[in-house]
Amino acid sequence: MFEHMNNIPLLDHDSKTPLHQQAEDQLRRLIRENHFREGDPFPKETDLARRWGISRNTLRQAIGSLVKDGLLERKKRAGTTVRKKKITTDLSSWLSFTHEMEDKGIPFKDLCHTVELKKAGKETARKLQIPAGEKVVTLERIRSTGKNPMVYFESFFHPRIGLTGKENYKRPLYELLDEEFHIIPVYSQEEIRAVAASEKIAALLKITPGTPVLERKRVVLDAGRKPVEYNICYYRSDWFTYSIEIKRPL
Amino acid sequence: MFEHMNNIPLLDHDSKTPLHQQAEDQLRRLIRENHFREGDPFPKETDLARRWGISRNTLRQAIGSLVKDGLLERKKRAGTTVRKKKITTDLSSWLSFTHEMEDKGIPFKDLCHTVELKKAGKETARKLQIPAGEKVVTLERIRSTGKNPMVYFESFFHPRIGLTGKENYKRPLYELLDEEFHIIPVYSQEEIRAVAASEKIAALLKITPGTPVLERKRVVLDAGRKPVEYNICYYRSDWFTYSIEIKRPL
DNA sequence: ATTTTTAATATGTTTGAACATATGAACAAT
DNA sequence: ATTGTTCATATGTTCAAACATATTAAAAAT
Repeated sequence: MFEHMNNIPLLDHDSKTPLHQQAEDQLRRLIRENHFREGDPFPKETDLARRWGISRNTLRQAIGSLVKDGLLERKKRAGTTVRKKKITTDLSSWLSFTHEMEDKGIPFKDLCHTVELKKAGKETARKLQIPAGEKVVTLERIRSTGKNPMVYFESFFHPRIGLTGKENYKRPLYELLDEEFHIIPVYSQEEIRAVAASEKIAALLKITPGTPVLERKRVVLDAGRKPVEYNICYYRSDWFTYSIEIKRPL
Repeated sequence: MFEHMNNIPLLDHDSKTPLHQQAEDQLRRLIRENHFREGDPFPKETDLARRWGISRNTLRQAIGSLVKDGLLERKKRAGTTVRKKKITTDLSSWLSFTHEMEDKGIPFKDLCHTVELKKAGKETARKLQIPAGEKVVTLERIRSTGKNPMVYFESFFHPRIGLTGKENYKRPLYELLDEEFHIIPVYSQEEIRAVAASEKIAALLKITPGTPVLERKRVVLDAGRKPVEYNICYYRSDWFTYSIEIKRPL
């Protein structure tokens, strides 16, 4: 696409934001907007550095960050390319309810599914680290196996991602975020409690109020520990066990 | 600890592995082995670079990587410090209830504490991958904050570890396993449900039967995925929230 | 005593330059 | 045809040097 890469936007050398940051942002955008066919070679470091009027070192700082985030791949002689194999497969057993259920061979479907633009409440704002009242794309879902509702959840997405609310939320969520927005979740901070089902939750899950349900609140972060999603989730515990495997890092 | 940091090992300038890589490895090791008290300042970049005979740039490359991985924190004037909140990295706050509570500044004590040699039940045997009926060291505990029981749990230890039942189980468990038996837990497979407190559990936790409690069953595995411990655990959810941070495996 | 100013300092940014290294491709030898 | 050699090239490593910037702590002014 950028055979003559005169189309690549320039950087603002007078801006207060560092050049390597600008370069990184630009590259992220270019990749996100699919200006590089995946697997396609990037412009050479020397060329791109010259184009942007920055040193090769500075550019490498930017590229290095994207490589660490798994967006790019570098090969010695071959050059730098956009990573083909998305991480989505990895995510399956990690964050995705869809894959989680599929792995267990349990068919399920959405009983209810709404996407809205809501003002962030206090808790949501705090968890996403945004001002309270800011509009966030909110996804609400009830999922079931057979005809029994199994889980109710509400997700709030950080504005910086750029979700419009018009995306196809039927597909696995983290596949969407990865492929369309190049957002790759890395951390998940989870708070889990057993609570008695409130009137509202009980109605949604078609159980009697007071029944124990599993409440999970989680904040999903990217590699830079920037919040991606805040998610509140109630599982019917009579049908569902929350299973995770944790590996000690290092 | 490293007031005169002549104790920090040098780098091998003749090695084929890049210096920034060596530096990164060294730093990882030093952090892992707790040579820096958490929150403690790192040596200054200039000093450490001089000590290792590398340029500040090269050192920064190494540090930058650790920062991206969330092990270090950098502040402009203040210097670089080891991240305090290391839920994922630190073993203590990873599996240990003791440290978990201490980190939150909540004092607690054992209300009840028994160690026995029991025959493994069917479930326990399956999880520990041993024949049912084999004798296993079993630890039973009720722990509380103030006078309210908070958690009841039962732990079964794999026979190969060689526990006699006479060890000092008052100290943090994984400290004991590590130091005395060189068992290092690496994986934790957890199954979490919300259940209504049974008569037995309710009595132990001094709550009314039927109250929602958090049930966690977990199998702890070592690096070779051999079972170390099977643990069943009931938390009073009105007092306790189960918090974890999960990091995506590479 | 409190606020303001100033200076010191550790990290942050950026450059240009030099050399190392892996690898694909062209070429040569078997 | 297969193997080996050479060469060009894009990324990889490392350095020294300079200046920017945020923040703490000391000094000065109120």
